[in-house]
This record gives sequence, structure tokens and C-alpha cells, in this order.
Amino acid sequence: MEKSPEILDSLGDWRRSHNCGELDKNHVGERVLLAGWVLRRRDHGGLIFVDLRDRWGITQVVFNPDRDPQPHRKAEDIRSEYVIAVRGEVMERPAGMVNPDLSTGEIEIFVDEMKLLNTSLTPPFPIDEREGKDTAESVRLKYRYLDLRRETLRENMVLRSRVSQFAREFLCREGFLEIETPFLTKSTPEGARDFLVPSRIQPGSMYALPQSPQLFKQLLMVAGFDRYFQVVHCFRDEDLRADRQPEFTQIDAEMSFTDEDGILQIMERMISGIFHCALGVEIPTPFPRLTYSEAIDRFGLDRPDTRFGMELVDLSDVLARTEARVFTETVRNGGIIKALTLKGGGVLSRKDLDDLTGFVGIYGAKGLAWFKSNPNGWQSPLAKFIGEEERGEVSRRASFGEGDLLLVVAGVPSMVNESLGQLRVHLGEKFGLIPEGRLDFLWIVEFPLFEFDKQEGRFSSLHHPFTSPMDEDLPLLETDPGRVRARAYDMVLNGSEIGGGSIRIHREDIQARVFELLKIGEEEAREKFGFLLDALKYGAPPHGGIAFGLDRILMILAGTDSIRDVIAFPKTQKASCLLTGAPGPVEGSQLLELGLRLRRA
RNA sequence: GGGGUCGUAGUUAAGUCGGUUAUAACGCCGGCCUGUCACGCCGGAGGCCGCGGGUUCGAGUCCCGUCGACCCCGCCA
Repeated sequence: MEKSPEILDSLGDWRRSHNCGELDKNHVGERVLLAGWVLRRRDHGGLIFVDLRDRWGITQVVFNPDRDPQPHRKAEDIRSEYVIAVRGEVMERPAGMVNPDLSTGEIEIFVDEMKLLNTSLTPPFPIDEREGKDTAESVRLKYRYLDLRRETLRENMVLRSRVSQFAREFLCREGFLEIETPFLTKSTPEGARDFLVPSRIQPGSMYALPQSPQLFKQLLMVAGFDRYFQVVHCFRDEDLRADRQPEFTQIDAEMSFTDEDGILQIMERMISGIFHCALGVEIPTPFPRLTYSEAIDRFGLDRPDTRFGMELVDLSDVLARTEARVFTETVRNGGIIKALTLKGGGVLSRKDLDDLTGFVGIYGAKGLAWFKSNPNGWQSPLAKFIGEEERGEVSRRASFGEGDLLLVVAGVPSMVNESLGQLRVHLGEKFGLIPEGRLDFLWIVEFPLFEFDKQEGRFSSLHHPFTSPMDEDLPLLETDPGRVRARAYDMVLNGSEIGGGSIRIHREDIQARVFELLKIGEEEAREKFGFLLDALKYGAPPHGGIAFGLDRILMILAGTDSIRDVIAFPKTQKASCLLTGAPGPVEGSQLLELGLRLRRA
């Protein structure tokens, strides 16, 4: 359908007097100039109402043919998302016509003059989020600039700006310096896969995008800056999840001449301040601290959700005394048996229990033993193998009573803890055990320094290889590395890890011992971290730091389950950008310059 | 690398046991309408049923493959 070409007006000397979210009764009678996008037009033949929208809000503007037929005629042609500017008078709305849903709902603008600044195609999805079910995310990602016009994402971006601004102000006030570190840097072994950037000037050589500014911030401590921070992009070429993007943002900080307490105290004040600034809530400090081993014992995970109970109970010794072979065998082979009690879970159906079995199966559990406690005794495929004495002991320890459901997993400790820990969270969500609006912050401390990597047949760092062992565990480095505890800490909120850090090794001799233990040979260490080892020789101060996942913090603040909702231009699970089409092919000449030739996949 | 869910007008969905011309709502276009605010009323247009192959007299529907989005495991110091 042919439409005569719109005649667009130029902005000329028109400048806004106000934004679309700020006018109220106090402005009645003023002449104002507003500009924005047409959210919605309601044409009554005579009167035309337009909801004019900008970043700050919505203001109703009225075109009345009796007042002036000329702008009214222009208003007949405007459509959704056209860009207009209007000049007119702020009028108090007639009695009964106030719109309580709008901050500007007490007033409206009677338009005397209008400029059409731009037209718009019909958007592929409504910008007004009140309309119907939400659009497929792939469509929204393709037209991200339109999705960002909508209230939810817009508010998330406003929140993001406020939070990072607060962090900057807070840290500057505390004497931290904001110092930028390179994005084109050196590939680090250990840790995540690097994104690589080929060098043109040195064909065959590669830069890597930083997984974090870790080494640079330590060098800044050696340089004597004392307190550093950065709100910084980090890159990891690993598979994505609902809370993981290949590029993400950290609030990264490092401090000299301090210890765990010094860092934790200042950082919990910052986080508390962020939540106050964003949600207006008071978060009491200090945050509770839990050791890693206690967290695993009680919750199965190193990021426990402490908003609800249902803690895990170790039943290895009791159940090893029963006739049930699954249990006796497990314990004989060095495994453990743990359980949790779902209060009132006796009502679950066979299918429910099968589903839960399937759930723990994801984490490698061979099975999920269940017991129901009925008035006439225990009900379970395994009930006949459990004697009276053991039943009493289990009931007591697991607070397992009539009407309850006891869920038991047996096997190697890491699997048992992981699967039951995840099951606990799953059940907590499924049965509404998690109190709404609660914010449970805590620190997890005393992580193990190493974990044994079966594939590689050697120890590897749980945190990173620059993490300091606890002083009292230093002798264990050579005798029992698996038991060495690290001066590392994570901040956990409602079951997600939102930050983590450590006191670093500042002595070259200890750093060398750790590298040796990680089977990073002297030559390799020199080649890969030589600059750090050198730096440690020139008066490196004791130092440590932390990094917070800004995106994850924002997810919680914004109340969303998807990291994509707090990032302006996110990527899909296959790491592509549906807006730009990245990643994409490049010209052969570009490859040639880099000395690269692509191999057929 | 593996497991799962989903792909039907612009959008959100329905589509029975495989059977005639693939429905609806919103949006869009046209008309009417001077107090609406997710305005209302009347009319209309709009489809490569993700893509490719197969089974069948006949496929949106069944089978195989493939592409894409999402969730999870592995991975993410």
C-alpha cells in the first residue's frame, strides 16, 4: 500500500523544556516542549490522545481540533514509535480523568505545535509490555534496540548504571584508584579457555583477551598503588549458561598491607551500600562466615542457600550397620551416605519420586533411596533392611517424622554432596520453602587450595595459582597437598556466588613451591609467569583482593533468572549476537595479513 | 561433546486418529467516532506450518537428518 512520503520536520531550534516523566500538577499552565516516541495513539475522530514516551516516563498529549486544526491533522498520520516533538500547555486533567498508573497522570499537554522528527516501521513486537505474552527471545535479541526501549530492560540498564556508579564512588572514597589494564594480553594456562587475537605485526603470535585482570592488579600492588579497582570486562571462551556470558563484567579490586578481615570488611560495606542504593534495604554487616568444609557438610555446595533449612545429614555410620547392601557396600568402599528430610513429603507420588531420582541422576547419583514414615511404620523398597534401632537413630538425626520423606544418596563424597545439595535447592524452589524477599549474604572461607585433577593426574588450583596457602598449612604443601587450605573467600548471596578472591602469594619462594606442586615446570613458569615471578623479587607487598560478578549481582537486584536481561547486548547460548551476526566470516585479505589460513571444519 | 524443551500470519497461541479452503487474539491497513488511557464499533489484507529428505493416494500432523532459540550435564582457576 502506497503511502505518500511523510514530510519530516527538522528539529531546528526546538529544545525540550522537560522530559516525559516529570510534569505534574505544579506545572499546570506552563508552556512546555516535549519530545519522544509514540507509545500509543487513541484517535476519537475528534480528539486524538498520544502517549509520548522517553527514558523517563510517559506523558499524555492531546490534539484538539477545536484548539488548533493544524497539529491535529498532522497527528492523524502518526503511528507507533514515530518520533515527535510537541509544544503546548500543561493542563490539569478533568475530574475523574486522572490516570493513577502514570507519574504524570494528573496532567496532560494540549498541543499547539507538533514536529514529526522521524517515522518508524511497525515494530515486530509491542513496545508496551502490558500487551499479551512475551515475544520469543530470539526476536527480541535481533531487535535489541527495540527491546531496550521497553520498561523492563530500560530499568535494568538504569539499575546497572546506578550500581556501577555507586561502586566507583564508594571505592574512590575508600582510597582505591581506578586503573585500566590491557585487553590485548598474554594467554594464561590454567583456568578457562582464552579468546585469542592474532597479531598482524607478528604473524603466528597471538594475544589473549583477559579472563580477569588478575596478574595486572597484582603488578599494580607491586607498583605501590596500594588500592586498585576497575569495573572491567572479562572474557572466557567456555560454554554458556543462564548466568554465564562469554564476556561479562567484574567489579575488580586489590589491596596491599591487609588480610582477609581487611578485605572482607570493606567489601561487605560496599555490597551492603549497593543493595541500599538499589533496593533501599539495610543489609547488616558483618556477614556470617562459614568454612568451606562446613558448607559442604551442611548444604552439599560451596555456595549454600541459607534462606531455608532442610540441611543434609550424614548417615554413613548408621546405615552401614543395616542389611541394605547399597549402603554397606558404599561405606566399605570409602563412600558416604547422606540424606535430607522433606517435611510433609510423604504425599509425593511414585512419579514425583522417579522425577527426583532423575534429577539427582544428572549429577551422577546411581539412585535415590526414599523412605516415608507412615503411622504403621516405614514405607520404602529398602524398609525391610533397616532394623528398629537404626530407624530410631535415623529419625532422630534427620528429624524424620510421620508424614515426612527422607531422601538418601550414597556414593563418593563429591557426588553425594553435589547431588543432594542441588536436590535441596530444587525442592526448596519446588515446594516454596524459600522466603520471598529475603537476602542471605555470607562468606565462605578456608577453601582447599588444590583439587586433584583425575584427567591430568595432578593437582590444580581451585581458585588460581597465585592464591596464598594458610600459614599453618604451609608444611602440608609437600606432604599432603589435598589438605592445604587457601586464604580464599567467596561471597554468596541466596545460593549464588557473587564474588570471590584471596590473599595472594607475595613471596617468590612460596610461589615457586606452588608452581612446582602444580607441575608447572621452572621453564614453563618462567615462560608464562616470568614477569610475575620477577616482580615478586622487587619488594612485592603482602596483598589480596576480590572480584564481584556485576552481572550476577544485577540479576538478583533485578529479580531475573537470565543474565541476558541485565546486559545491553548479550549473546545467545551458542555465543552469537543475533543483532550484529557476530561471529562471522572475514575477508580473505584480512586472514592473509594475519598469516592465517582456515582449515575446513 | 552429551541430555531435554520448543520452532504454525508481524507477535502470542490452537490445530483431534494423517483427510477438503490451516483457526483465533493482538498488531497492521481502510472507514466511523470529541475524554480516551491496553479506547470503542464496522470492514479488509496477511502463511515456504524453520529448512531438507522419506513414508503415504494424501503430511502442519508420522519417520530421518539439519538449522536456530532456551534449560541442564561436562566445561567455566
